[in-house]
Amino acid sequence: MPDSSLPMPKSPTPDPEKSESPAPDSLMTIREMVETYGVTARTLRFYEAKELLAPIREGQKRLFTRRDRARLKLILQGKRFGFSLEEIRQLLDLYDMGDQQKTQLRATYELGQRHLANLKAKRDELDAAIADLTEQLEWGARKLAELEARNPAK
Amino acid sequence: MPDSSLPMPKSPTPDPEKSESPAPDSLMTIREMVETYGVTARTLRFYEAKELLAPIREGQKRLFTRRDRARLKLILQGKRFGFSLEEIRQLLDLYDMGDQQKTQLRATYELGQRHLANLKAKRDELDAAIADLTEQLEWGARKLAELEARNPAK
DNA sequence: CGTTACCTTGACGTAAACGTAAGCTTGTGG
DNA sequence: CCACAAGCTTACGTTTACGTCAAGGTAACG
Repeated sequence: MPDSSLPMPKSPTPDPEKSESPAPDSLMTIREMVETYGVTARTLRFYEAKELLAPIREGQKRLFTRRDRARLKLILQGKRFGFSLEEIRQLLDLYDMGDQQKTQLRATYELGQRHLANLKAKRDELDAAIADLTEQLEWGARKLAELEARNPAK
Repeated sequence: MPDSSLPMPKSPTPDPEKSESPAPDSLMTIREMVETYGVTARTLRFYEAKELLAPIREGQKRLFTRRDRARLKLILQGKRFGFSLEEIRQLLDLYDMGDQQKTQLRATYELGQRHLANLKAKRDELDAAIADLTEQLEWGARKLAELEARNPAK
């Protein structure tokens, strides 16, 4: 599978080997990942098995690249919005492609459009829910004040 | 594009008045619920078992009240945002209380506040995600145009 | 050289959220 | 009266997303 770098205009120069001082943190061990992102090692291995992440191997150990980290962030974000890992995988493929064929690109583009519409619909719903809850809480506040007046708190 | 207009009761009892039923369609059978909300009967029974719904019983059968329907809508909405049924149950309790004791009210009020903050945070995140994806898609559009210009295929 | 500390790959366990199949009740119509 | 549709309960199956051992590799430390 031909790798494709992210289209992001990355500024920092990738500093490969650098003795063994404080890592240029371009590569992270599983433990560092765990601590940085608050997930378990099991989770990271699971995501790799599901092909959501693709850490490189140094011998037997995994080393997570900056690309893995970007993807992990998107995964965690997606999960907070109720997307399944499978759905997230689709999204990742979108964020990812840098040099696909036109047809592929167009297909992915349209997938992205649908996802965007999805997200916007979700936001509208969320706005409505926020409005509802706010109203509900205002009602609660009034009721509280009422009770407070009628029966002065201890 | 779910939902259509009010589905006609296909049962052969279009009797406008029947005995002592002063309710219009304030009560719905499980089948009507299924058709109205696009959930399965199993799901409705499951939600009842989990105490998210509390349909009344006519003999053995369930009859869902307008309260049940309001709650179901909130449940489905909550699910779309990745809340667990248990979390949703908490939320329902909030939307629900009409005459609790002061202490209870205050506690619930604060729970509501936290949920509201939660929702707002979620919205911010969602806004950011939308911005990202939009940008990504714009990049895709440019890339498409580029390919189109360079190789004006079919 | 042994111990410790991580890391690895299975493999099985689990909680959530239903699906599905079996078998019992009930009302309604031909 | 009997069949049949609709509901009901009970209970086991399924999928998703990991948790939790078990058994073993490897590198560094003392």
